[in-house]
Amino acid sequence: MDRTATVPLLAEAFRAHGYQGASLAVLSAATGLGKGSLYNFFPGGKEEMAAAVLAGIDSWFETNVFAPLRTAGSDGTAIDRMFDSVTDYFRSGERICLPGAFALGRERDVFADAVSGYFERWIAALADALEAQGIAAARARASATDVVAGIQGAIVVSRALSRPEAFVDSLARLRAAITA
Amino acid sequence: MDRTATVPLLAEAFRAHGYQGASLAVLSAATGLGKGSLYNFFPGGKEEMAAAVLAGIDSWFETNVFAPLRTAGSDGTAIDRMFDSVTDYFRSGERICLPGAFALGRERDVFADAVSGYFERWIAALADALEAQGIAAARARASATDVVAGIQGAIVVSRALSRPEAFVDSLARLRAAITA
DNA sequence: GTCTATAAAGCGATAGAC
DNA sequence: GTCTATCGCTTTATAGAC
Repeated sequence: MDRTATVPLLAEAFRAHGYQGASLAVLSAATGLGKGSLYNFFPGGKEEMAAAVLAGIDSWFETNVFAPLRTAGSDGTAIDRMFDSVTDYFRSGERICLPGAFALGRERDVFADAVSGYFERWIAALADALEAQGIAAARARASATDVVAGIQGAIVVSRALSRPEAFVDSLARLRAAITA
Repeated sequence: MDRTATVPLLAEAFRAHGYQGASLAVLSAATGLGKGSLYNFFPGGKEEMAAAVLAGIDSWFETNVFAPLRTAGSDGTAIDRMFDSVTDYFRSGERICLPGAFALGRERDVFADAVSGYFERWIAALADALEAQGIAAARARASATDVVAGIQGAIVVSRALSRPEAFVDSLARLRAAITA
């Protein structure tokens, strides 16, 4: 087991337990590694593990979501693919958005650049794709913000109601509204 | 100091630190009461404190938001007042929604009824107000869900970007969209 | 009703054997 | 690179004085 292989396992543990709830005992069980091994990979401890997880999430979104949006054409296929990717990624709202969850707590201040950068680049990339469809810059930015916020809110509400379909339904309406 | 007076102080502590981050030391400092006094009011400890806080939040929304929406007329003033109340309550996105934050973590399962009930009644009340404007039931429910989710997402995004104006701007657009 | 003292358990982190 | 043992601290919760 090398360091990079542990990151997705740590990510699921942080998503399931939250930053504070993911104790070293939990992280140890999630990876199958002793505490000593984890500290060998991450000398900075839990904070370095969470930073690596956020970087991994950012990298995935950069490749699969942000970059395709930035190079989008004038048809809406890039935005359509974003909705498909995101619906998959969040597993119909059962999997939370870690940068979003961190934004609501103290973690926001500790991981400020990672959290703000993730949302800033998501919104900017989606705004680019909307501009490529001929929408004016200011309106594109506003709509992009509303869609990203709508996705985050859909995770919250669908989880609160324990109704994963609510996430899928909300994303379908966001998609219809933005492609109209 | 009596039990009811501690609840708003505990609420701010839970909002600022999260459920797990709000240790008894934090809650003691927030209320100015020793641990012994807190256990005197809340024999069930931290979990009973959080339950009381959620009940207090629910009660405030029931009075100030849900009930007015249910008895709304055919003009949009009740919905307008909801947006005013909510913008104030969340302090332009600097104050988080505790039921929303709980929905993203393990707390959702511990406080399942309080969390789901809060969102269920908010959505149902807003849907009632939309139906009073002549909107069909299914569409009213969908729009109400989108507005409530949009508010939750606006809190997440505005906090992530550390831009409180983003919350106010998002709510203004949600208001314009729903009253159109 | 409020406090201090304390118990028992869990925490993050480190040391050192292998 | 992985482990176990352990340190020092904080946690929740209780006991008991006032």
